[in-house]
Amino acid sequence: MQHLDSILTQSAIVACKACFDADIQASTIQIQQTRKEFEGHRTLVVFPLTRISKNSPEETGRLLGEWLLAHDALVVGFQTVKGFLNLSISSTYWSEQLIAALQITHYGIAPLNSLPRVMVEYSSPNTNKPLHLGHLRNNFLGFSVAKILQAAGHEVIKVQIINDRGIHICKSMVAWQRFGNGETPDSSGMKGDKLVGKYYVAFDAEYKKEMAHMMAQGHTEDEAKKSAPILLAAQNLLHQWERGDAEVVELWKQMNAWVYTGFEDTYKEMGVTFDKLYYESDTYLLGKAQVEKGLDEGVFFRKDDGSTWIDLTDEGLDEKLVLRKDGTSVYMTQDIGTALLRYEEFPGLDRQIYTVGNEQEYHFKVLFKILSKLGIEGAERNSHLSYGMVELPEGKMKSREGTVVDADDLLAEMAETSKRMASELGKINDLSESEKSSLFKQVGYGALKYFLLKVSPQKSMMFDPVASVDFIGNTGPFIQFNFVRAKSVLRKCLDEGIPTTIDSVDPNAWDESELRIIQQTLQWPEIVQSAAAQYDPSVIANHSYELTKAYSRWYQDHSVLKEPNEAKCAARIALTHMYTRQIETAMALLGIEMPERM
RNA sequence: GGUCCCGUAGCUCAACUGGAUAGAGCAUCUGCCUUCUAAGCAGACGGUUUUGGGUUCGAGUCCCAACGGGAUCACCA
Repeated sequence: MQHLDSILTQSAIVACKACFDADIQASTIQIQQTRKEFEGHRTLVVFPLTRISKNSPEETGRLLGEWLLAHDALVVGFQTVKGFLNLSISSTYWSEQLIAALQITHYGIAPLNSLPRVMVEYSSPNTNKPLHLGHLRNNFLGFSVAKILQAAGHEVIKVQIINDRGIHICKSMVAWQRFGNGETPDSSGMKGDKLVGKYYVAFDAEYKKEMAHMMAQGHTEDEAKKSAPILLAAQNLLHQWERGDAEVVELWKQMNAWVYTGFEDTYKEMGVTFDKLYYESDTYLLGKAQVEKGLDEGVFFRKDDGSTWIDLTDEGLDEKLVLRKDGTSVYMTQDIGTALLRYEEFPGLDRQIYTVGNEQEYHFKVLFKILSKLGIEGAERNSHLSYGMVELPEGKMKSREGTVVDADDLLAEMAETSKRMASELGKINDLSESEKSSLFKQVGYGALKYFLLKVSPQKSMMFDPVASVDFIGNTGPFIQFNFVRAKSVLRKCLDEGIPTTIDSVDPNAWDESELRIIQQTLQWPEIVQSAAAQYDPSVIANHSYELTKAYSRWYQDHSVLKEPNEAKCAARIALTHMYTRQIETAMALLGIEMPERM
């Protein structure tokens, strides 16, 4: 479409010279898609040209339209409505463009690694409890953005940093020591992350009990909060861990290992992957050295109490702590260390994209500033892919109140719903059990992924577990369903010996609705670029839905197999082919698999 | 209180980055399966784009103010 619009723009410039004897900039020519209620394909907005034409918008449009019709072979008709010049483009052009696009194996996908290397971080869970709905949005978003950037031509490295150390895991450890009786995933048959999460909950219950007990004995709430015995025990474990106490480290390793096994299962179900894993326990000390170095260079300063800070008041931010007075590192210190390590390990890294909830916006603003001050070239190009919270009808998810939607449970429910709907429809009874099971996941997970990705990231979104995720309307399964129908048409063509590879189409074989669909599919390369530039999978989702809706409407009254006119039949096959290929590519960028039947 | 994000149909979301009569889905109602998969299609209903100013040929979109919701401003992560 850029190609077409730049040709039209050049023509319009010449037309302005011819009609109004005026030299104009290309930027004053605005071309957009013609709205569907009007005749035509591309629309030239003539309002900005009325100064030059010294004429009414309608008359200006009419004059330009006449000229273009006479001098530009692409333009086969025009209509002016108010200040809009609607141009009809020749069906020969659309036809040729479609065939050309079909001949490119990966239409709209840039050559692999033709753009700079970027890193996308997502997931990055704590290891004390299982993944939940919020992680699903995070993972689907990060994974999809990574795919999209790759499609746009970037070399992409997918990473996460696993928060494997700290007080949270020590809480699970201390509870397991006290109440666990040596329970393991094997002995209990419980998924590893769920088991560790169970002890995190057990810790909290005991903690509350002890607090209540202390308060009953006359301590203030604050005292109880800070000095409940089980909390002190957890803190003690953390100190022992930091000193490298063999027994504690051993338990820590074991419980984390359980969690990782559990997480791996969940990631596998989600269909997300990583190129490299970072562990906080490996990187949390790295930042300290950098801070010391930066202290010498005057980037940081030390307060009288021994704590280390950075002053960002000139940047409109605050002072920010980077080392505690006891010299231990904080979250920021770790992120500085991890970031610098990544730049070192991946030379030429253009930027990092951190998929993290919007509650950490300030943190990343500060982090990027610090990295810049530490002399990282291009640190400002780093980006916080910030997304809104997933809220439940009753408000935010609270682990303490048990309102957390567990990732494994939700995935299982989605597959179950998909199964129930499929069996009601009864269209796939001849599939084998394993084919069915993978189909239910494709559709169920597809519904969930689409549901979470069709909303632009920055918006917080509502998730109602009862109403749950739809399978009809603007949904993943709707798109899958139309894909399946289209594939079925192509299969039947082959069955009847009709070739589905189309090398040329008679331009007269198209009707107007088909030209519109072709036009839609030709926007694809720009859709990919736009989604990549904005880090926004919803751009892909919306295009996929719009295209599918148009296809579905068209499918209703355009038969392929029963079309007697050979040229029309071939044209429809070409269109169907284009649709299936593009939609499969698009859904893959969202991490959604497409079934052959459903 | 400072900073940032959000506010569009009863509900969930769009709107090509300043363009035409603001569009979809869900819900409700009405039609369409001896026709390539009805998880579909067509139609009806539904709006002062939170409010008030401003910028200009033109504002849901940009600017200012107010109101409402969320986040953040930790020696937590």
